Amino acid sequence: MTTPSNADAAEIPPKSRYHHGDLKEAMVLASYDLVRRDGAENFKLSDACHQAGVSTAAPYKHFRDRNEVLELVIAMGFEEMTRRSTMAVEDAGVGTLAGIIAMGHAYVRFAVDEQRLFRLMFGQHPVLKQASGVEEDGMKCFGNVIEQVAFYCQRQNVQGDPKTIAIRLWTFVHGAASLLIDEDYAKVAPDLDVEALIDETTPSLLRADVC
Amino acid sequence: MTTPSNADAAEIPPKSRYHHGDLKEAMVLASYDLVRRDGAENFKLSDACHQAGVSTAAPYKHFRDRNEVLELVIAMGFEEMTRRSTMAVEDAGVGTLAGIIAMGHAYVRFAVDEQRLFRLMFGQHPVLKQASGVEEDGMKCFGNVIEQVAFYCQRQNVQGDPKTIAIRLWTFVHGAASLLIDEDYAKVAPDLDVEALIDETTPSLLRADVC
DNA sequence: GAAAAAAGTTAGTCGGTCTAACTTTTTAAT
DNA sequence: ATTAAAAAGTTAGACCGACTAACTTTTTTC
Repeated sequence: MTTPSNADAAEIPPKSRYHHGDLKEAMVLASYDLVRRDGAENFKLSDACHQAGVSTAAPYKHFRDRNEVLELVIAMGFEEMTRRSTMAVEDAGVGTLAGIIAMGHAYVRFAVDEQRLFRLMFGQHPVLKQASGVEEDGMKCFGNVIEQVAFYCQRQNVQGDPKTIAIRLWTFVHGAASLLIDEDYAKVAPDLDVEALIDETTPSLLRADVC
Repeated sequence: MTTPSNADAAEIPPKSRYHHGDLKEAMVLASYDLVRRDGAENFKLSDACHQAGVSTAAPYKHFRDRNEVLELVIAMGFEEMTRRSTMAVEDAGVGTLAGIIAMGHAYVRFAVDEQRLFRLMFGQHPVLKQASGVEEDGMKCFGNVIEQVAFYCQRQNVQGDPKTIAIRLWTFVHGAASLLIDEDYAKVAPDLDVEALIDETTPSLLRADVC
């Protein structure tokens, strides 16, 4: 029998293994799906254990606690968001107004498609926010937005600090996404078209100085 | 002994009363303070019971469950927010740009001062959002914003639907408040002046059509 | 003034995280 | 190759907090 490294763990029938092979990875993946489905507030570590086929005590060999698992779920969420955002702007045109707007749409669409995950990523839990991985991935995600705004400013000859403009855009789009998924718009303007709202508002937010 | 109605419950020494007098009110007030201090996620119904001086089973004579208590806390939060918002705009001038901006500042300041409460009010819990009282108070709060924008439009001769404009403003200010208290700005622009951000951006959001 | 309703109590269940003590497998050293 | 140590599982159970059941005391109603 060859040394069963992590790589070929999958080749060995599961029941024959006392050790899982890569429980850490398996736990994070299972937890990611569970959070997407049920939200962090309803997420039970024990469910993820069950899904990974181990006892509820097993993960404590790999994680400090439930929160550490959630931190890694957040990091995965940011990676996915960055991926989607990049794709959107590249499809619509780097350095164009349409590209910037497409990023805004992608942000809102991600929030809607992945409500539960989005709430965890940007939400309350103060403990989770300081985690090293989370901070990095969040920054990478926003760095992408700044970069794209910088391209736009160059190409369209807009003067003004790209970072400042990016923050304005982010603020608006994040507000829209939050109010939409938390159903705060619903009671006040049930038929609001958020995509149109972004289309209409983005141009005025892109001007460096207020016109 | 006169019939001890709720009104004079306070006159009777606490220890002599088997019945609390107005436990419902007492529970909500205690819970409001606890949520403000610790956040909804750390709020223990049993703490509120202790503070009200009753057993942990007592509240179930008045509330369906923990969530029903939180719903009433949310309603109180919206009342306070509306009060602050109204004061701010009246101080700065009804129908003026300064008045509108003051409302924005008040929104952010409320979010900062009452972070935990704010997160509960606008946050995730899907169960809480449908509660009748919550919906009403939230609507009253936003209704106030629309009204003020309408005054502004009249006085300044801006054409355009006040509700649409109010939604734009709300979206931006809510985004700013959320990103600020959730410390999402912190890692990206630690020295951001949110009041200035609102001052600069509000005028362009107030224009009916994009300039 | 007795019966019913309202509003407390104590005791205990249940679900979920996390810990302790132990077992099995894998790795590393001689 | 053996064996000691490390890594990664296991079971059992402590703990905590929401909630329930059954009972008691007070208040209201007729």
